Amino acid sequence: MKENSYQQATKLFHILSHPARLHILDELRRDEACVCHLQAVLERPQAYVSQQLRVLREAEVVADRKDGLLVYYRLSDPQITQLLDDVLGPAGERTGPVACPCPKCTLHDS
Amino acid sequence: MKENSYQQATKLFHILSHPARLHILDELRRDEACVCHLQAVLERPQAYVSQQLRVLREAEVVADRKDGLLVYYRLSDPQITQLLDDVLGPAGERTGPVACPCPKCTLHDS
DNA sequence: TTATAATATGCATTGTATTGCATATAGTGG
DNA sequence: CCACTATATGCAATACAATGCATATTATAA
Repeated sequence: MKENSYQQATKLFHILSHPARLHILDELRRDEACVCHLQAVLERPQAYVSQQLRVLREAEVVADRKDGLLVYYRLSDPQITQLLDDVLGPAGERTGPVACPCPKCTLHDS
Repeated sequence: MKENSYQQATKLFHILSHPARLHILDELRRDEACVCHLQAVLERPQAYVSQQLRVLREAEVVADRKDGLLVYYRLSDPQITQLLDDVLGPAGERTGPVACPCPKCTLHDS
């Protein structure tokens, strides 16, 4: 039934209709990133970022990978990339260093 | 500023995160349609359909054209078509006749 | 095993969208 | 001008999501 695909699409769009979540996804579109990185980029409390990540994770819009204490998030589906490209244009370059202590960021920022 | 484009995209996604509105847009993707047609397809009260159309209209996702008593709606931007294609797949064919009194429908259904 | 850093979860409050329904407006024909 | 049809609007009740904050969990190292 078609009603069902409307329901599904509705859920997806709902997940995307949130500025902080879009910001996160826009970051992840460039490269996977740990929570501390996203926290630095969004300039929001850690708990807030984690909550948004949970929403994204439960909707299977992002996937996560644990490495020691850090958790790296990435986009889980090319469809999401497509949608982001449609509304935000192609992904830009990463701009400037980020105050994030994780090895990945530290490497880039040196 | 990028925050701004997140805000914009958020608004658009919010408009799309609604099953009845998606159903309407899916119909319009095939062809423009009058309110009575959408009313018949959605099987919802006229006032309900009009309310959703208002949301879509105010967001400039659809445009309208008046012809006598009837008002025909259509998608106003190819970007919307693109997004619908991304999540719903390509537009299907119109299925079967619809109990709608407007000339356009009456013609098709004969 | 304790201290600490990174991340996750639970919950209460507030804000905002959805829906139903009554009613208003705008064309058309007599 | 009046009745009728198609469409639009206003408003109140309800439901739902967003946010902030306190606290829990997990991993690491000393």
